[in-house]
Amino acid sequence: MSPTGGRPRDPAIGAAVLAATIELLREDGYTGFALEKAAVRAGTTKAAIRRRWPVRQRLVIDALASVLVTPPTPDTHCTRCDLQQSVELLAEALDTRLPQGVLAPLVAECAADPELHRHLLTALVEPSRSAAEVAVRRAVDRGDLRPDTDPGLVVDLFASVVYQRALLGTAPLDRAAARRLTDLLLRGVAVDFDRLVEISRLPAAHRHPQSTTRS
Amino acid sequence: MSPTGGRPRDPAIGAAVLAATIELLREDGYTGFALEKAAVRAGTTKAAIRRRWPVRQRLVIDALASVLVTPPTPDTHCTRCDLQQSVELLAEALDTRLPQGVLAPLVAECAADPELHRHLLTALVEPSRSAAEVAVRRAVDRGDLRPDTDPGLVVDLFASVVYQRALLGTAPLDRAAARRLTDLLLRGVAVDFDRLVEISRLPAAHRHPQSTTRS
Amino acid sequence: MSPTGGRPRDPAIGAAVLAATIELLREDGYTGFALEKAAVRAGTTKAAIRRRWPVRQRLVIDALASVLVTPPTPDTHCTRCDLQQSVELLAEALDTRLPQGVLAPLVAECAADPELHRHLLTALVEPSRSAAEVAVRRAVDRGDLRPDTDPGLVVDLFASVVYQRALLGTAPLDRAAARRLTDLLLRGVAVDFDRLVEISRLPAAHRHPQSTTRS
Amino acid sequence: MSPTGGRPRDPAIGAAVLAATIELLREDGYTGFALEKAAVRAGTTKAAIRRRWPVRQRLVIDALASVLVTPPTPDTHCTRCDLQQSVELLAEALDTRLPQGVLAPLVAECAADPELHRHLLTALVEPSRSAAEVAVRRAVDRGDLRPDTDPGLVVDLFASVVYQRALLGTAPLDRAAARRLTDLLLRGVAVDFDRLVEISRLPAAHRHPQSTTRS
DNA sequence: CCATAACCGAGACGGTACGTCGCGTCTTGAT
DNA sequence: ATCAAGACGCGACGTACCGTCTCGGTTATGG
Repeated sequence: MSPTGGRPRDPAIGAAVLAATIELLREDGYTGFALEKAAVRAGTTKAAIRRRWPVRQRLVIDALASVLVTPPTPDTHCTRCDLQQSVELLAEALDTRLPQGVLAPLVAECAADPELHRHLLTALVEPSRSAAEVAVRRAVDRGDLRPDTDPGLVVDLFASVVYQRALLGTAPLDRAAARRLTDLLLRGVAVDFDRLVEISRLPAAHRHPQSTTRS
Repeated sequence: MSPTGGRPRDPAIGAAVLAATIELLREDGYTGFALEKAAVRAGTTKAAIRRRWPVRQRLVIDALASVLVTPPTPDTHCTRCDLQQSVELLAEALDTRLPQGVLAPLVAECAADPELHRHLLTALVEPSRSAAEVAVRRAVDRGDLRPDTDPGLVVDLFASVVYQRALLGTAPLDRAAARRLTDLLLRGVAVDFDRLVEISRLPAAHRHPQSTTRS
Repeated sequence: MSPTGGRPRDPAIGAAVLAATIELLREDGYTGFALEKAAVRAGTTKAAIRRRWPVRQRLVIDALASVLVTPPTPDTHCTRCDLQQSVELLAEALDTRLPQGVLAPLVAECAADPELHRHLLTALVEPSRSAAEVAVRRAVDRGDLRPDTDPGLVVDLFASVVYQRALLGTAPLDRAAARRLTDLLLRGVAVDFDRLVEISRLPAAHRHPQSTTRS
Repeated sequence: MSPTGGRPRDPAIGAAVLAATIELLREDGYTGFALEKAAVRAGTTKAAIRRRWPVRQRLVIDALASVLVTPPTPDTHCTRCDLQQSVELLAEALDTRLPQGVLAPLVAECAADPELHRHLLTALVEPSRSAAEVAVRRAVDRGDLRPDTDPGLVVDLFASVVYQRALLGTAPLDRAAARRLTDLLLRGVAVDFDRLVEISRLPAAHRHPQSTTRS
């Protein structure tokens, strides 16, 4: 697998290319990103880049991964605070550290190739979720969240809201929005959940508009 | 603004181009989409297309809008069912009707131009959300959801989870997943929400691991 | 065949490209010739060149043809002079007007494609031969050369000697060499041609070393 | 000059490279010939080839020389036959043994470097001419050709016509063509050579169209 | 009624990036 | 010192779209 003979690769080149890639993504966006520019900026050539990343998407993924580090959510013994901060950290990682408008087209392009898609998930998505997932799991263990809580689903909700906000360009999740989101997930929106479940099990004919209001 | 004299546009061309665009997006994805191919497929020329859509992104937006119709969620007098179905309909619209992997890069490219971005939101995003928003608002009016519920936030959660699932290629939100999502939002995950709020208002020093477990 | 619609080609571009091609061939030789350099020098782009000459060899052929003009050999009523001058004019055309070392690789590359090869012959070779062929034919008509003379063969000899000199880099056929060549062809080298023919018809056994010297 | 110590060169490599070079030239032509392919075909590496032939043209020259052997023209005591056969042998050597369309671009590329050019002449051109030159000289000695005959010039004519035929793709000099060429050179084309010389020495004014026909 | 004006088809124009390939050089580790 | 292996900077290749433009011809309405 690993080449026995031959001139070894210059490790400086790989690093320079990653750095140049990030810079260019930040300047020109994803579609404006050109391999040739990256080569020039990194002081090397297209061929040298292709040797390391035969597929351009891999290069972009690795470049993003090199700047996307999500610090672990600190344990404050306050579930509400922990979860709020998890959302904020996630939002900060995606909105601030990553170049704008890169993740979306990248993911779309990777959708076709399964291997590429897997690499993207493991290199970019999973790490950014893990901090939040740890916090949720901690809250469950602490007894603050119901024992049947699916941490993955909760983090999905955190992550996807953050993602969509960034994607659709609405205001980037501030502290107040993070609180509203967290509280909504903690508390739920139903006035009486059990009653709603009960109704949903009735045959359709027995449901009446007024019946939903408890007598 | 509108031309007074001159030869009127052939209305068939516009429709043919939209249809060809959808086909090509489905076949080649967003980056593989070429204006010239669309012209050939529609039996016309680049120039004729450009006269109608000077900016390519507008063409793609309009083409997507022409196939993205979200039917209104029917009122079954069962809030739980209604919300579930809203999620499912949303998922179905985004996953099935739209070509895969087109929306994401499109949004990313539109992010720069505010006008383009606004058009995209109003032409694509808003319509697909409105059905769900109506259902949520109905449930609030019915008294099933707490009166302080923010319908927009709830729909955001529905929409973003649908979007992320579709985008990241996780399983495309089947019926069971829709139920789990709905129930989670209705019921919340906290064992005792008020207590968590209380704790979060204490100074950090007074929080202890054991204190979160109610005596 | 001829395009009915469309923006007409800028004729200046074609001319500029031919001129640039000649210049570059003169500077860098055939193998050093690059389409991209020609585009830059002509103030245009590769694509514009390819529209006119999809095959690079065609471009080179046409460029050479644009500078290779062999003036008709003037009639001096002196066969010996005419032929000498034909050779000299031919040599001058090939050695002086054409860039050095271009014709040879060009011909070699065209050998594979019959159509290309035909174009090369008609565009470059035939014109340069015709002047000499006219002169030879005139000499036959005048009665100075034997009536059974094959003008094509004679011109072949002229042309090929000129070509080989240019090719192999031996001194470029000066006036004296042209005279020697012409006289050799006019006079022949045999002491007694008829006798040599006679001998060649004998059975091999009857030929003796001494027998060739006339008694 | 010659290395004293170190690992000795594997003599098999040189031979394998020459053979591979000939094969590839025959398959891909001169411009299609790539050093890397030759290395692979010969079961070795570029570096090993470069050690032996630092300049690629040298490799091609040596490869061609390894297959270009012109057997001596046998002495049949028939000048006409000998010369004919010289031409045929020459044609056969150049047309059959050498890969097509290689010599021309090679010569063109070598034209720049004098040393390279000299090597090419001595390694390829001279040997193929020598057999014919011996035959011509023999005919002079035998008294069949005029004593003032320049053997080099005669061979030049033979060789160049062969070369041009092969190069320009006209029929590859069959037996009949060889005879016509030989006879033309032996006999000349002038009806009365001495008279043509006489005329050429007159002032231009004294030449008249009718004067060339002897009364 | 016919001129104006916008349409349509066709296609050339200058750009720019793509991915591939070969060059000639250099750097390893091992024989 | 040679060998196999392969990275390196360089630069040209041919392909494909982009967005713009220039045509000749067509089709409506408004002076």
